[in-house]
Amino acid sequence: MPPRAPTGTRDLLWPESWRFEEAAARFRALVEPAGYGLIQSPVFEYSWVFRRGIGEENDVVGKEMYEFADRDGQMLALRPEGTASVVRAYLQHRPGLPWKAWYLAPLLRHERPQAARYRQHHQLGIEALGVADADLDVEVIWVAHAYFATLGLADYSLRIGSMGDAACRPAYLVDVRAFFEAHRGELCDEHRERFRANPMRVFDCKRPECRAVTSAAPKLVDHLCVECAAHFARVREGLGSLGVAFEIDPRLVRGFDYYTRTTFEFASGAIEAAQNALCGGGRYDGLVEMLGGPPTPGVGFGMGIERVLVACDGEGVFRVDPPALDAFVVDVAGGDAARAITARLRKAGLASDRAFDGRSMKAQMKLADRSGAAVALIVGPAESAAGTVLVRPLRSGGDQEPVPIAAVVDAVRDAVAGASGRGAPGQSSPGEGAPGREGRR
RNA sequence: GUGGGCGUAGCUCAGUUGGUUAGAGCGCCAGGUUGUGGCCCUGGAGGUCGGGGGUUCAAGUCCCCUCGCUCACCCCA
Repeated sequence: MPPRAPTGTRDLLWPESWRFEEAAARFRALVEPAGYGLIQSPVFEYSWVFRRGIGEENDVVGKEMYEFADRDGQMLALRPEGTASVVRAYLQHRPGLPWKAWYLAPLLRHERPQAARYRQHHQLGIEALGVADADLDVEVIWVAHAYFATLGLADYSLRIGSMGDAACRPAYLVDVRAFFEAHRGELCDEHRERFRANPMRVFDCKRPECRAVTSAAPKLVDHLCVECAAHFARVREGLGSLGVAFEIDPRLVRGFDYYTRTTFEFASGAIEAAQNALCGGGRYDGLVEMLGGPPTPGVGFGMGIERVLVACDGEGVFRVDPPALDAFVVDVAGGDAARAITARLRKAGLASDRAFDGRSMKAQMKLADRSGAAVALIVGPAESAAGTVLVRPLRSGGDQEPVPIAAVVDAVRDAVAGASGRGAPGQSSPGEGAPGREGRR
């Protein structure tokens, strides 16, 4: 048996890896001009950073976190989610507020893998600290929405809710607990006792018993304090004014303890698998304090790149291919020319590759063809003696022509310009792959 | 952590009631084309049939265990 990547992880090979990077590049192109700066933080933290932020009761901390003592006995954990790390970095460096950051980070959780779920996945995210204004909630949600639009996604829905805050949630929790207590017998086996620890979980349960009970239960969105209700209203108005469609979901319960007020989730309708959440986020006005800082509001989201790409496949959009090579050098006259010419082309900024090992011309031409290059540059004994190169178009009709070595760069540029007149490589073109679909090897 | 499905060449898969040297297509390499790719033709390389144990004269085919993949639950992106 050949070696394998660990369970739940995978290798992304070219050209899929290019598409992944391109998706990230588009996110960056959207978010940086909106005032978000990239933050790179470590893939592991002291365990308490996540334990305090996410909550000990949560499965992500309780049974999914990769946690270990290092050689010095420090308890460390591989990052299972993005927000806590960013907030820890904020507290360490204290950049001026408001602080808006974006990230692309691998996240690790020891889950049982299934369709669109991995032990290592990657999230694009933004976090904004120091602003309580509901308009920032709107901006954050809008960013995710706008990003989907740049990819061409259309089949998705946005649900929003509110978790209240310290002023209204505790009183509400007393009410629901009492309600569930009264209807305890009607809850499913799992939640008959568990509702005491975390009553909000019951709203998330998919079993019909629980759903029947929760549909009649008091809803947090109906019991918000004046401030939270006003905040929630303003978020709804803001989204409406930007034309972002949403629905209010009183059952929307985000799993992490740090959420307050606004919560939201985007789900795709184009993912066949059970896991169709593309992006989840919300406001976390208490998190900075939980990690030992001063009261500081925050909002953000995390978006799973793998799932976004599955959604793109489902909708048949964002079908991008890496740019093809410009030239491939075929040398059957010893190899000196191949070395010199590829160097010359690359110095001039032309994408080029060549064959090695002194293979036959037929073999080299095959490689040239597979490389997707616009032209093959052929050097045989005759060309070598004459100081010329045969420029042979590969993707379009046209005859091959001898060109003096000094003019090779210009000749390739001309050939490439002629060949790419009908749509440059790397563009999104639904239904049809760009030239060079096979990619480089 | 729980449950279902599946593991035969690099890839996608055949393989009859267990029966001789395990096949195909694609891909790869070489030749047909003594200097030219994509099409076609010919040939070649490549397999501990996931691994271990058992039943049997005989196991890719049956039984057990194990590992892995996959889908779903829990939870999450």
